[in-house]
Amino acid sequence: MKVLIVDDDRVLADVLAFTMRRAGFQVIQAFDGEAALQRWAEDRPDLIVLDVNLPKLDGFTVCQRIRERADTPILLLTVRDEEDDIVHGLELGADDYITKPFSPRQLVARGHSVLRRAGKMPAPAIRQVSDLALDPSRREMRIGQGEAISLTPLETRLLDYLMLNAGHVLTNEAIIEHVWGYEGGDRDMLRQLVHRLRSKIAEACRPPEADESSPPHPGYIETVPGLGYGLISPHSVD
Amino acid sequence: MKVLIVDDDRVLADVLAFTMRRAGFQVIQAFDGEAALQRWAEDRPDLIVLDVNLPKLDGFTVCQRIRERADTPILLLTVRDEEDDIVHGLELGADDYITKPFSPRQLVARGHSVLRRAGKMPAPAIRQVSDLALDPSRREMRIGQGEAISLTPLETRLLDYLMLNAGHVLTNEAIIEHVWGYEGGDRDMLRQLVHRLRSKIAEACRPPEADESSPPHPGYIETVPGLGYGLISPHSVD
DNA sequence: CCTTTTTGTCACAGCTTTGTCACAACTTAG
DNA sequence: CTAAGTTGTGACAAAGCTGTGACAAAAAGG
Repeated sequence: MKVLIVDDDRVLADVLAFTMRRAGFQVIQAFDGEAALQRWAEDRPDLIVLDVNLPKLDGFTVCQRIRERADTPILLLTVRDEEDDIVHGLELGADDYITKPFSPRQLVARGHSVLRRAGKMPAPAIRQVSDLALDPSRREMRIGQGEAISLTPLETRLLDYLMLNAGHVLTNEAIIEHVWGYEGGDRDMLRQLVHRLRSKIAEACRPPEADESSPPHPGYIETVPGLGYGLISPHSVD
Repeated sequence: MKVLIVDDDRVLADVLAFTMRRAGFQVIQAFDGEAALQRWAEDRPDLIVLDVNLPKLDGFTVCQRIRERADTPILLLTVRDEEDDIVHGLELGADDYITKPFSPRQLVARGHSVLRRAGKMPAPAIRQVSDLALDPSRREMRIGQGEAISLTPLETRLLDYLMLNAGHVLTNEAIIEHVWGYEGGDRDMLRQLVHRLRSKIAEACRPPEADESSPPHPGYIETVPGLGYGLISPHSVD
């Protein structure tokens, strides 16, 4: 399930992107009206979160252009109290709106709501980071078109957290808190879990006809000594 | 620069965490009042973002407990229009507040503001001095478009301090104090560390196709005999 | 209930970081 | 100019961190 986030405010755009990504959407971003139309045409998102104040082509025009050609659900992003914007946008074909400052829960809920009305039941949340896919509800991981690999509950939590924060290094403390929570965990436990998860990722990378003794694929999970771990992928070197 | 995020709403907590991480903070999370106190005691964060409605121990009590023992800056998270909460929290020692729904920019700005008032200048996410870039959250250094070079904790501290004071000579004593702090350090240790850092900078300067025995590039770290060291760059000689 | 899976704990090997020391080269002071 | 002090460099050992495997206990599943 793809969402296109359009906002020229980079900070807000990234936070919106994270919020949707956390909810299981694949996120595409555009930072101006023209790019938005292009990304929409190329990527065919299932949902659009669209700011009205954009450079190059304003959000209303983008909304109108898209609506003329498709019924892609559109959530407008407006500043609080700009009622004229809301009415105008809804008339142009937007499906709903979100005001800034925004509540993450409300954003996700409204996204789901407009998708439901558009007859698109959101698929179960699948986390995707380049070729790595995780289905938390099934506790399965897959790389590209490879076999699905079952994960244990703790492995699932760890991988989910790493994927959600892909590109960042997460401290050991943060990971332990997230994975073990109230029960508490420690460095040894984390190390063992990381080892197990890495083995499963290596297994997922292994072509079915490969020799058992073939060297494991260069890893997705990166260690920063004395600090923690982060998720990279072989394709994120760009 | 560490921030402790305390909120029992997992969605909001994760979005808050992402926002602060994006701004360059190291993030620690707690989901109830007791865990917050524990994390505070163990991890010594520079800043606390604290929801008032928490299980086990409410945010006001947490705020009060921490304030009795330390001057760690505290940002309260409150629901819009709960003015009583705001006043009560400020009286207990909170430094500022953020209302939900929140604006990411405002959160980061208020965080920076209370840190500044507490005399702690926040580090930028990526420190840049001409073509030299340091990402403290990953402990990586890069020159121009070259390969990222991993640094050790002490190397990171030294380079960060030098970059922060680029163009100035820092005395040996000042550097030792900054890098080793309470544990203390000495001239020998500094000399060895400088040597190591210079080697890594030389490595970062080395074109990938260069001969292993090619002479190291003229350095970025300048020695002032009898005084200390400073950061210059090849491009600052003009 | 029994079997299988998951998780925690421990041990050990390998790797990385840091401190200490020695020595050569350079700089400064008399 | 010489002697003393400072700085750069390399080597090595100690300490700490990380990866790995084994096994037992706990949990889950049939």
